[in-house]
Amino acid sequence: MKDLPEQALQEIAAYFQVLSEPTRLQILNLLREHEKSVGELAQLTGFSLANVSRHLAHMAQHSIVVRESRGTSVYYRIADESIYGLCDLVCGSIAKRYEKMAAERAAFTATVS
Amino acid sequence: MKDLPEQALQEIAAYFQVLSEPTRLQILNLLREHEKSVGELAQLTGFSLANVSRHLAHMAQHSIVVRESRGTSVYYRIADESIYGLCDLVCGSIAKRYEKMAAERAAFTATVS
DNA sequence: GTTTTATTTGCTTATTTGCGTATATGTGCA
DNA sequence: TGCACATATACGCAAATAAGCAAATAAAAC
Repeated sequence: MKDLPEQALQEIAAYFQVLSEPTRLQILNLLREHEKSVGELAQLTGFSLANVSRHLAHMAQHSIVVRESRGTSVYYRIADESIYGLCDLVCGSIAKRYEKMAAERAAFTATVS
Repeated sequence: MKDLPEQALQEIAAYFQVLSEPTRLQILNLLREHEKSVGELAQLTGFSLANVSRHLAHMAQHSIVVRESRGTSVYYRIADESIYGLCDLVCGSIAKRYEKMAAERAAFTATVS
């Protein structure tokens, strides 16, 4: 884990890149409980079918979701629950940043008054 | 954590976006132990000064690194160690994917032979 | 087989992003 | 003040990316 080869860095970066889109995160969020079809997801998010389909394909390519064609529909589900752990960590970092900002502002207003 | 507002999704996505670049990941990796100056990082990575500076500024803006101007140099260090936890999680996911691929290939060759 | 429904893909456009180059800012020191 | 060194920023270009629209494919029902 110390001296990561170039290829490993690229893979990790690519993985993060998949998660760097609000649309995709929203889709992932909707997949927390059950699997859902492309159409359901499009309707729930308000995005176009084509758009949602592409995002799902993108995520499936990185094994973040799993595709299963069943009957006349295609259902996607989370491939690895640990994704939500990632998101939680990030949320924590962002929250920490906000706390720090709030504290600084409080210190500032205290100085001024 | 269920019904995330649009703005939260955008912030999380932006955070992941910062981590979605091999160059930035490499810089982060070099900051594991000590803080380092922009010049040191440029030399260690082989990237141009301007480039490294830009990436560091980008990461500082998201509180992933902390900037400290000291003397004639500027030193950057990790703001939050939990970043490496994120990377480890991603590495785990990627490793899992490889394992699965290897298993599938083994099953396939077994079927053929 | 044809029709219907669900999903995917090609093509185009607008936006974003990373990098190189050149220039600016800033800091310490003679 | 003026010089030298370390960083940061502005501008322009090329590549990547996301979304809209229309056409293509796949599968089930008739």
